[in-house]
Amino acid sequence: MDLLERLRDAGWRLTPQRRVVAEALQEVGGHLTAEEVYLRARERLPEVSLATVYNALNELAAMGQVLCLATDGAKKYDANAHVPHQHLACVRCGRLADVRARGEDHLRLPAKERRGYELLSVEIVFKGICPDCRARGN
Amino acid sequence: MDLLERLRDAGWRLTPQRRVVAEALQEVGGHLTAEEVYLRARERLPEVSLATVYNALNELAAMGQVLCLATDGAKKYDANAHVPHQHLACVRCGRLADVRARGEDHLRLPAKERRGYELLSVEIVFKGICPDCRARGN
DNA sequence: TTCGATGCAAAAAGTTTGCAGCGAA
DNA sequence: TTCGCTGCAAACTTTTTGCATCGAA
Repeated sequence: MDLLERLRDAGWRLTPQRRVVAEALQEVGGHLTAEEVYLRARERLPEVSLATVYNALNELAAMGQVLCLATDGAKKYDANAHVPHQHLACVRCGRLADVRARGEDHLRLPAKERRGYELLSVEIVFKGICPDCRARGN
Repeated sequence: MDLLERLRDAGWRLTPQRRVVAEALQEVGGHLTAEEVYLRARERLPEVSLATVYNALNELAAMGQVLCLATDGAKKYDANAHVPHQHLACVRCGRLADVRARGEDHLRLPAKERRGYELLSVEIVFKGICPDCRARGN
């Protein structure tokens, strides 16, 4: 089931601008900054504005339909929210990759550790140095 | 062993400004934004500048002596880098709490999933709604 | 028809940088 | 004495907001 279908089912008001934002996220599948989403959306609909892209991304993130990752400077948006996965982030250049960890199903926060929070999800980010940064020395 | 000792051992040049930054982080123990560190540092040394606070925080984070958490808008700095722990973040207000999860010692990234990255650490953030935001309705 | 989404531009928020001078080791 | 840290102010990046208008449902 693709992102646009899921959004329609969620009753999200669908405008041409919002459609190209969703399409940009879906077509890449990976992790895009707001700026990157904006550039791709604009290829399809030149009059879309950056503010509208931010509005749409914030709503999608609040709905839980896309993930918002804030590892380094700029936030990145991930359309794969419906497929459980973890991330691998380069501490040098900020590059992100999707991964599947082992043992994540045993990861639990005991009730006494919940501090009254209502739990929604767990985000797991492995940090390291990507092959390119390693090759580039240090 | 406190933060200042660890920094001295690491050969970090210690100036009055850097000292009050480290002291501010240590005295609170929790999670502070750069601005909060700045305000606290300034109570002890009024002429310290925000740029210097950012310089110091960035160096400390790069050294691995403090953790930098970028869950929401502003980055937060955590002096407890030498004690393994996870975080619990409120998706509404951004409040952070330290927690200890169960099963985290079994969490592994299989070699075939490492994509050539050199692994350094794992960051685990539980997301939820804090008691205050729940009380405040929805 | 209605109410929410949009574009634009301006502002806010967060962070980094350049440079001359100062001070920790 | 030296090299790196500092303050200041300005620049930069990222994100949000106000408001009049437009269009999806």
